[in-house]
This record gives sequence, structure tokens and C-alpha cells, in this order.
Amino acid sequence: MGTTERKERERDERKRMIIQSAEKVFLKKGLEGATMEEIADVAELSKGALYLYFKSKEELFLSVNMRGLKLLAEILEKELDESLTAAENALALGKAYIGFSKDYPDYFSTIMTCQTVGLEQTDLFQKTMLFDEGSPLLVFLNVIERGHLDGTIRADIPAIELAVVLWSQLTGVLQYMHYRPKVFEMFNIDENKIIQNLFYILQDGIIRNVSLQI
Amino acid sequence: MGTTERKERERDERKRMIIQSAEKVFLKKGLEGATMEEIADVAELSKGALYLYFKSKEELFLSVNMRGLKLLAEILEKELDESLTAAENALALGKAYIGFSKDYPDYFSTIMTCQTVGLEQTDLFQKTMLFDEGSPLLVFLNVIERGHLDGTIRADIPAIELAVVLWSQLTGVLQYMHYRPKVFEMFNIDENKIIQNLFYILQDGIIRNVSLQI
DNA sequence: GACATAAACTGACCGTTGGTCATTAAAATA
DNA sequence: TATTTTAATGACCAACGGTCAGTTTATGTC
Repeated sequence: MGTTERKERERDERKRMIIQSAEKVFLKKGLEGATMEEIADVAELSKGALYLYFKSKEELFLSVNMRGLKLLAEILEKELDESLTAAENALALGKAYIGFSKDYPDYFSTIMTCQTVGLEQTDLFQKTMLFDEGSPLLVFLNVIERGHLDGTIRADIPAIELAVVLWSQLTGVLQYMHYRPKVFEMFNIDENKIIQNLFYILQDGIIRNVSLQI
Repeated sequence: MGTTERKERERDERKRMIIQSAEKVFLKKGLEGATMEEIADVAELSKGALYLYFKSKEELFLSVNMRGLKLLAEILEKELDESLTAAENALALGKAYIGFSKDYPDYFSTIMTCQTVGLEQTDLFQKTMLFDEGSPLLVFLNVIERGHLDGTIRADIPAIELAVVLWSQLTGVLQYMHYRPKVFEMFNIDENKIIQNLFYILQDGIIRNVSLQI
């Protein structure tokens, strides 16, 4: 009797539905602003029920964050084009990441919050973060490895190290733009120019044997 | 009669003392973990008294953060050496920033938290952040301007833009190392190599007419 | 020194919120 | 139908940020 299997499916479905509800609230109000009560309302459940599926608000927030990361990874992957050089693909990834931070600012905020707030520094979480749902970092890693093969990305730095540097650099710049708009205003800086300059720097710093259209 | 002046001094002194107490608690327990009650205990005041000097926990946290930024700015400034090229100075600043994140990990966490958590996105705050207490960004800016004069830093990017890019890039990398130690473990990455590679990239990307000892 | 005024400070209190648990309702099993 | 297992509720708790009426302390005046 496939009852247990069905139960399991139903449980997963409920969980998904709760995450979806939580997402609505978290994206609008942030980690602190959102309340479990409100999430429960949206999910049409009682607050207590949420704790049957997630052991804390934090865990629920992390689940939402996973969806954000997955979305980002998907967007990045769509950007890949095997007919171009790896360097060109890397550039496209960078642009796509920037696009993501503009198109989904709330998701981006969530990811940044997760990055910084001392949420779940456990092994398990950090591994899940990387592998379970598709990870942006790994998309970068793949392209860089290809770049080592086709010679368009400097090969004297191991691919994984270059991936980490690139990813975290880019994240840092986006984060600054996202959270310090006033600085840009005060100095009359154009966000697009910042991005462009970043790419100039990275081009001279990591690209080899190709010229890109930045 | 200089009573009002004295009062003012005393008030400032109290404020300073409260910030110092708050620092002890915030650095140990973070923004969420710390409680106003505990800070009040350390300050040997009642909770209510704290609110005579700071309008919220958030504001108190920001004040602590200011001290961290000031400390960092001072450390960076000490690193400057007029007898070297600007490019060499820039490298030294980068290394000093890294050193800060290692020597004062709790301060660094505080600064990162402030960066991300939606704290006070007001104009006033962001301006204060930059000017009042000495700002790390401005230290970078000065060096880059010098680099434009002595020709050791690429001049086709406006100094302020380069400063923002450099600063936020570096912050992003440090943040990643700080909050994602497991990733480094999993891939067997050496933190020092990451830093070294970052400098290699930046050297090719921004330094002109000099070779550096990285 | 006695009194009045103002400033500094206290701590009981409030509202909100994350999290718990005894109890109830529903479903599965026999 | 009776029994057990599972799902869900919502009243409740403790903790915490923040408030404010009231108390203490300092200042100024006669």
C-alpha cells in the first residue's frame, strides 16, 4: 500500500508550499521584519505547524535563500554559450550576476543577509549551500576550467581559487552598490561605470589572448 | 559659569563609556545575541538610561561600528609610506586590511553586519560613515590619486571609482573567507594563496610601470 | 541651610515575537 | 467500529526592545 510514499510526497509538497509562503514575507520584510505568525497566515496554517516542518525561523529563511541561489545558478547557466570562448562566457556570467542583483533585489538582499548574519555556519549547511541546489560558484568554476583549456583565462592560478576570487570580488562590488547608494550619489559615481571599470581591471588581470567587448 | 560646558563634557564622556561597554557585549555576541540589559549591566546603568543617550539598540551598534571603522582607518594610515610608490602603498593597504580582518575578527564581523543588515540607510548615516571618523575608503582614494600622479596606477579610471572598486572587491573576498571557511576546507584552498592570487590579478589589472613584491 | 527647579536615572511595565506543548481532529490500520 | 498514528492547533511562556511615571541627585537662589 503506497501510503507512506504518498505521505512523504504530501509532506514535501507542504514544505514547498510553506517555503513559498515564507518567501513572500521574507522578500518583502527581510529576516527580522518577517514574523512566523504572518508566514503561517500566508501558508494558511497555524504558527505551531510551521515548526513541524522547520526547526526554526532561521532554517526557514535558509530554505528561501536556497531558492534564491538556485534561481541565480539557473540564470547563470542559461547564459553559457559553448560557441564562444571561455573568457567571453566568464564576462557574460559577470553581467548576468549583475543583472540578477538588479532584477531580483530582494533575492539579492536575502543572499547577502545569509552571507553575513551568523546563520548556520555548520558543515552541513555550507556543503548544501554549494552542491545541493546548484551553486553559482560552481558555474564560474566550470567556465574557468574551460578557459584554462582554450587558453583565454590565465592558467597560473588554479581554477577553483580563481573562481572563489572572482565570485567573492564581484559579490563585494554588487553588495557595495546595493547597500551604499548614498556614496554613489555623493561622489556622483555612475553604477554602470563602476561595473565597466571592474571589468576593465579583470580583463587585464585574468583574460589572456582575447579582446572582449565590455 | 562653565557648568553647561562641563555638563556637555560629562555627557560625552558617559556616551563614550556606554559605547565602550556596548562594544564588549556586541563584539562577543553580535547584534542579535547582545541584549540592552546586559550592556546596561556592563555600563553599570539601568536599561532605561541607555535610551537617554541612544535612541535604539541599532544606533548603539552603529556607534560601536564607527569605532571599528576608525580603528581600521588608523591602521591603514599607519601603513602609508611616502618614500614608496603609490602602487606599493596600495599593496600595503590591501595587506593591512587583511591583517585587520585577522587581528580583529569581531570588529570585522561587526563591520560586515553593518554593511548588510538594513541598518540606517539614511543619508546622514552614510555620510557620517564616510567622513566623520576617518574612512578606510578615503585612505584608498588618496593613495590612488597619488598613483595617478606618480604613474604607478592606471590612470584611465577615475580615482574615486577605482577606490570603490578596490575597496569593495577586497571586502568581498575577505568576507567570503570570513564566513565560508568550510568551502576552503572542502576544496583544500589555502587562504593565503587566495590573497596572493587576488594581488596577482590586481597587479595586472591596475598597476603600471612597476613590479611589486607580492 | 532651606527651598525650588532641572537634570539624571531607575525599574516596573508593555507589546511583540520566537518557540513549546497539551490537547484535539483526522487519517490509517486492524 | 475500535485503536493507534499522524497532523495541526492555539493558548501559553520567556525573552527582549522600548517606554514612562516616579524617584534621586545635582544646580541655582534666597
